[in-house]
Amino acid sequence: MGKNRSAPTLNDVAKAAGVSTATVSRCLNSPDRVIEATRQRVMQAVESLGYTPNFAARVMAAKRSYTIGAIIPTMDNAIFARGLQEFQDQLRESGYTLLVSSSAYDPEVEREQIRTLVARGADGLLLIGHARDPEIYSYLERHQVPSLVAWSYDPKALRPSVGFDNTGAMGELAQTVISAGHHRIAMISGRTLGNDRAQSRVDGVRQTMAGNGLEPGSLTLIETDYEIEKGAEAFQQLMALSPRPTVVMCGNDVLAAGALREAGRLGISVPEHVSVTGFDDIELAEIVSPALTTVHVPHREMGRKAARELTAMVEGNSEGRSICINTRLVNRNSLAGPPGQK
Amino acid sequence: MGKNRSAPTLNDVAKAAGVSTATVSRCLNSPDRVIEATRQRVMQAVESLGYTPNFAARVMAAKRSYTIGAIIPTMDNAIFARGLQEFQDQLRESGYTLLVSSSAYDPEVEREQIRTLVARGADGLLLIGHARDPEIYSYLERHQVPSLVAWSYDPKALRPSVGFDNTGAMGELAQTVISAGHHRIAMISGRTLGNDRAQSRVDGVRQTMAGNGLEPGSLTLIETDYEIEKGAEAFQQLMALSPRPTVVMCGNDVLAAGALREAGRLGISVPEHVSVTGFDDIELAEIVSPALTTVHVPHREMGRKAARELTAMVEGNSEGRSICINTRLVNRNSLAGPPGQK
DNA sequence: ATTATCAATGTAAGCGCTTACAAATGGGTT
DNA sequence: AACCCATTTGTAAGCGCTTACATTGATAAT
Repeated sequence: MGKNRSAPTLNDVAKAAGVSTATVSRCLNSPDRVIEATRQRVMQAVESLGYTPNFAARVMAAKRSYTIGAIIPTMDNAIFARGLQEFQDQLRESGYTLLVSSSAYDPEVEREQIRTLVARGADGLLLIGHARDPEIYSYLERHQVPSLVAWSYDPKALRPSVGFDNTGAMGELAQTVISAGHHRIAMISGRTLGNDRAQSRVDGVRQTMAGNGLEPGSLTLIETDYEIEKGAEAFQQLMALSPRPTVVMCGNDVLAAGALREAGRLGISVPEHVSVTGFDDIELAEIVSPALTTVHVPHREMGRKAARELTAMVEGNSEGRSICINTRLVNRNSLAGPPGQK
Repeated sequence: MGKNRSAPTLNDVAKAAGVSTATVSRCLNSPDRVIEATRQRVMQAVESLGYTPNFAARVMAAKRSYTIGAIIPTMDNAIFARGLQEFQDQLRESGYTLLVSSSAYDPEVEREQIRTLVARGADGLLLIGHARDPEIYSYLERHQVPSLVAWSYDPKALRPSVGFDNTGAMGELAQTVISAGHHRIAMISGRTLGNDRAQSRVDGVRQTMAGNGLEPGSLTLIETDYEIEKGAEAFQQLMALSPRPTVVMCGNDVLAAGALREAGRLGISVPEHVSVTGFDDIELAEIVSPALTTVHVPHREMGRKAARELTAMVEGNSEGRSICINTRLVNRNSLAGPPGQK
C-alpha cells in the first residue's frame, strides 16, 4: 500500500500519462482534438486509476450539466412512471441524464424542488401542468433554464407544453355518455386545486353537458385524492343519493377502479345498474371487471416528444413549441345506457 | 434595467449586505455562528436578490452533497415506486435529497449509473438486490460512498441490506399451497438472471417442495418479463400442458394478474379449476377477481427503515446493519384445494 | 530558405462556494 | 490598568475541472 487511497483526480491522470490536465480533459470531452497515441496513453491511465470525473467540478467549470430535471406530483402513479421512463430513455440517447423528484402535489414543495434542480445545474426542466406561481417562471428565466410543461396541452398558455387536450378528450367521452341516454351524471374527480388536468377534465364534462342542453350545475361532483380507496368511498356516497346518478364518470382510472370495486361490494352491477368511466387507460383498466371504458393516453409517445422538444430548447434549437398528442376513446364494458332504457 | 441579468452569487449577496462571503455562507449553513442583526441583513439581501446557492460549487467546497442516490431496475413498477416514495420522504426529513435513476434491469447500465451518481457527489447509495459485480463495491469503497441494499434481505451477504426474506416468504406460501393438497405445481417467475429476488422466490418454492417429499425438479417453471401480458402468455402455455398443474404460483402480483386475466379469457375458473397465487400485495391484488392470495410486503416500512439506516451510515453512526422486514400471507380467494378434491 | 498556417499541447485563470486561520471587538478577572 | 478569553467577522486558500490563449513543431506555400 502506501498509496493515497482517495479518489483520483484529473491531475493524477495527467501525471500518470505524462501530459497536462488540459489534454486529459480534451481526451474525455472532445477526443478528436487529441492525437491517437496521446489519447491511448491517457485512456489507459484513466482505466488503471479507475478515474471518474468529478461532476460538480465539471459543471462548475463548464456551466453545463447535461442534466434535465423533472418534477412530478408523485412517483406512485403509473401514468407518470410510464411517460417518464420513456422520457428518460430518450434523454439518455441524446446524452442527458434525468433527475426526478416528486412534489407530493404540494406547490410549495414543487417550488423548492425547482430551486434545488436549478441549483444543481439542470440545463432544462420538465414540469407537470400549467398551474404555477408566475414568479417561478421569472426565476427560471433569470437563471436561463428552459422549461417544458407536460401531461397537459393548452394552446392558450404562454409556456410551451407537450400533452393532450384534457378538456376535449373528457368532453368527447361525456358526449358518448350523454348520447347513450344518460342525464343524471356524477363525477369523481381528482383534486382540482392547483391541478389543471383534473380541472380541465371536469370542465370537459360540464361543457359537453351544456352543449347538450343539460344544466352543467346539475353535475354531482366529488373531489378526492388519487387513490383506489378514495374512489370507492366517493362511489359509495354517490350511490346513497336519491335519485341515483345513472353514470359515474371518473377523472382517472384509479378512481374508477375504486368505484368498480365498491360496486362489487355493494352488489350494484356495472353497467346494468350504473355505468362507470375512467381516464388514462392504464393497465388496470383492462384488468378490472367489467373492463373500463376510458380514454387512452399515449404516455410513452408524450414522454418521447417531450424529451425531443426539451433538448432542442436546451440546445437553442427551439424556442419551445407546444405539441398536442392525440387521445382516443376506448370502448370496453363499463358503459351502457341508463337502467330501464333499452 | 442596466443590471447584470444573470444569477446572483454569494459575492453579490455579500456586497449587498456589506459583509464578507464567509459571513453569508455562515448565515446559510450555520446561522447560530452569526449575530442576529447581521443575519437579518444578509437574509434580506438573499431574499431581494433571489439568490440560490450554486450546488456544484457547494459540493465541491464542502465535499458533502446531502444527496442520496438510488438505482432501481425500473420506475414502471408499483413496488419500487411505493417504497421509494417513502424512502424519499424520510430522507427529506433528515435534510437529504434523493436522486433516482433506473437501470432497466441491465447490470451495465446500473454500473454506469452508480458511477454517475458517485461522480455527482452522492453521499450514499441505495441499491436493489445483492447480485452485482464485486468490482463495483470496491469502487464504492475507494470513493468512500456507503451503500445499502434493499428489497432483499440476506444475512449471509457481506453487505448490509434492508428487506425481507424472499425465500422464506415464498416458502411459507408454498407450504400453504401444498398443505391445501396441491402437488402438480407450476410457477411463473420474473427473470432470475441477475435478480436475486426472483431467484430466491423460486428457491423458496423448490425448498418447500423438497421439504414435503415432492421432487423439486417436478416444478414446471416459466421465466418471463415483468408484464401483465407476459403473465397471461405464460399462463396460457401452462394450461396447454397435460397433465395440467393444479396451481400456478406467480413470482409477483403483476404476473398473477396476467394469469388471472388469461384464465378469464380461457373460461378457466379460479380457484375452482386451478389456483393462482401472487407476491407483493400491491393494490392490484385486491382489485382483480378473484382477489389474489399473495404475500404482503410492507414496502413503505422498508423504505423508511432503509432511509434511516443509510443516513446513519453516511453520518458515520452505523457500520451498516442488516434489517429484516416481516412479510405476511394474505389469504384471499385465488387459492383453494386442487379440483376434484373436497 | 523563409514564412504563413495549422494541429497538438501546455499554461493558467477562473467557476462559486466552504473553512482554517487571523483579526478585531468586548467583556470579565486580577 | 493589564491580561485573557470568547465571540463575531474577515481573509484567502483551495475544491477539480474547462477553456481562452500561448506555445511548439511540422508541413505547405512562396
